Amino acid sequence: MSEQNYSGAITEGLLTGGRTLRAAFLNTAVQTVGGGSTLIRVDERDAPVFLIRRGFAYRFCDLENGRRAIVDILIPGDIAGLDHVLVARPVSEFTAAGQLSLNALSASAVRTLMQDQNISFRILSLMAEARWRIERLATTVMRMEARERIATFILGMYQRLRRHGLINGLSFNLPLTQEQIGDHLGLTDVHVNRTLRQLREKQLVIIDRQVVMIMDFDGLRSLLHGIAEPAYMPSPMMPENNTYRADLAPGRRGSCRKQTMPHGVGKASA
Amino acid sequence: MSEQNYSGAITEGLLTGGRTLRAAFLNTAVQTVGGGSTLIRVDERDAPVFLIRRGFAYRFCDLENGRRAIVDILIPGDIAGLDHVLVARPVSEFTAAGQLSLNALSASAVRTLMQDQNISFRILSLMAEARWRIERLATTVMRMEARERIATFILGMYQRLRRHGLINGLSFNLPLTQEQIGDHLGLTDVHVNRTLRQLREKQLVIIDRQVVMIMDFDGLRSLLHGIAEPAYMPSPMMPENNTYRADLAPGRRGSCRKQTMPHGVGKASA
DNA sequence: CGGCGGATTGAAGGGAATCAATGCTTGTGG
DNA sequence: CCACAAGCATTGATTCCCTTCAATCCGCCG
Repeated sequence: MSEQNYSGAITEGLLTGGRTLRAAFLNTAVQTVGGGSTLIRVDERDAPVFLIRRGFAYRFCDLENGRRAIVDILIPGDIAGLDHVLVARPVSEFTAAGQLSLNALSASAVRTLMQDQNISFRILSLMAEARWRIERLATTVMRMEARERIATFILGMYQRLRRHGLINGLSFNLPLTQEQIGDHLGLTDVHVNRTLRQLREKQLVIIDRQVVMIMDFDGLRSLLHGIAEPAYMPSPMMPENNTYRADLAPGRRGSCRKQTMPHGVGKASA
Repeated sequence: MSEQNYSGAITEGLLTGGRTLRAAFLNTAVQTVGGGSTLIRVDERDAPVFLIRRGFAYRFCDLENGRRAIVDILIPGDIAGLDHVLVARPVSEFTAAGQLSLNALSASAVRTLMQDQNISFRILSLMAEARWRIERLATTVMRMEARERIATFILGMYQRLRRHGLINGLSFNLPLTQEQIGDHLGLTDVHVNRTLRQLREKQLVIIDRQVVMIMDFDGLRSLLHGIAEPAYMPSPMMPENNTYRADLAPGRRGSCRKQTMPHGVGKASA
């Protein structure tokens, strides 16, 4: 997390630019959309830019063979749609995964803000970070197996949520179905399910009904083959007081789904 | 290729910024490095930014399990290392695929240039384009089979080289080994070889000793499942007079490698 | 000529997809 | 209040694409 990983000369500028950019977003009215809503369509002209305040969204690309690839997942504090600040036509769609709160700015408003060089730097660094994310995803999908892909995904999401100040412990909400996880990792929903069972039986991580519980952090990390999280600058896009948290909602109703445990553990303890 | 795909208000600025940026690079001495040279190391501090003038380079990520993923391929006119204009520590390495000519600028020099907002826009658009490339790669690797991945790769490279004004016909040099192609597409070199044979037997494309010959453009395109090339702005990073071409070198020495043709065709015509 | 990197091909094995059926939860309407 | 439907999760059986392992071949170079 050391800021040494940013060019020292502009660390301060990046922070300042981030704060100014956030202020511009917070100056707009908060919108709320329901799960499954499409935020940005591919053929939309002059699509706006969004700051996610609460909830998750994802960007995907549909193929003509009926398959889908989720190429990026956005969490609170992320900005969606920076591509078409310059490119008029969005290259892929955005969809809300669950309910979403957000602030919107027009692309031209963002371009105007970029007259402030600190904001320009900040936006470029956000693009670089998003690019790094998708490069890591491509690497894992290209060269790792299902178990390792899921471990990389879970730990990456964990670290990202932490960096945004959204969680403290080892559990968090992940409002994605197994099918969406598969679309993000290049797997079928069936195989995601089987692999999650493996990880559960190995006591590495439990994902039950969109709740992730990391049981063995180091065990998961050992599946990553050295794929590291670069120490990016803490996101300044979230308010200092962590109003919007992704921690486990208190008093989650309903009991745990019946699930296979390592040889007889579940039965023995019952 | 319509500029309608860029926000009209800044089309001119993007072109101007590109020209200014190119001029700054061309103002430096041309360097030449041999094939296999490492341009940027991961732990290098203040790595420079390169404009590729001649030859190909690629960026890769090595995993601890011995596997490698090539996440981007750079062609003449591309700029390598824009990430660490802001992030001090590069996130992956650059290597020359074959001999390479290039101009270098320090990261701080590029930051200074970014005081010109047109250059800022241009660099952001280059980042967006690189991000789009890796997103398309991730999509194909996630959701397409070997034959389709290779078709997407070949056509994408073809269109990119054309956009840079480096080729006119349907043949071009591709200075990558089959192993490198596999590392880029998430396949083994063995399977790349087999798949290339398939494509050759179907008369779609012939790749022999780093020379690509597209035999059936539409046939290849039908393998893409709708993955399209967004109409990005023509690269202004190459001189108007196409000094550096990637067309087939005239008078290529040596005969064609013996290769399997569709059922008996080779033998019949021999 | 021998060595070497890259390309080629065969045989065997494995990981994931596909096909198909069932169970669990939640929300809806009678 | 319960039946019912829809969406999601779970699991088994089978198939297939790709990997792995291994051997050979080709062209190039010292």
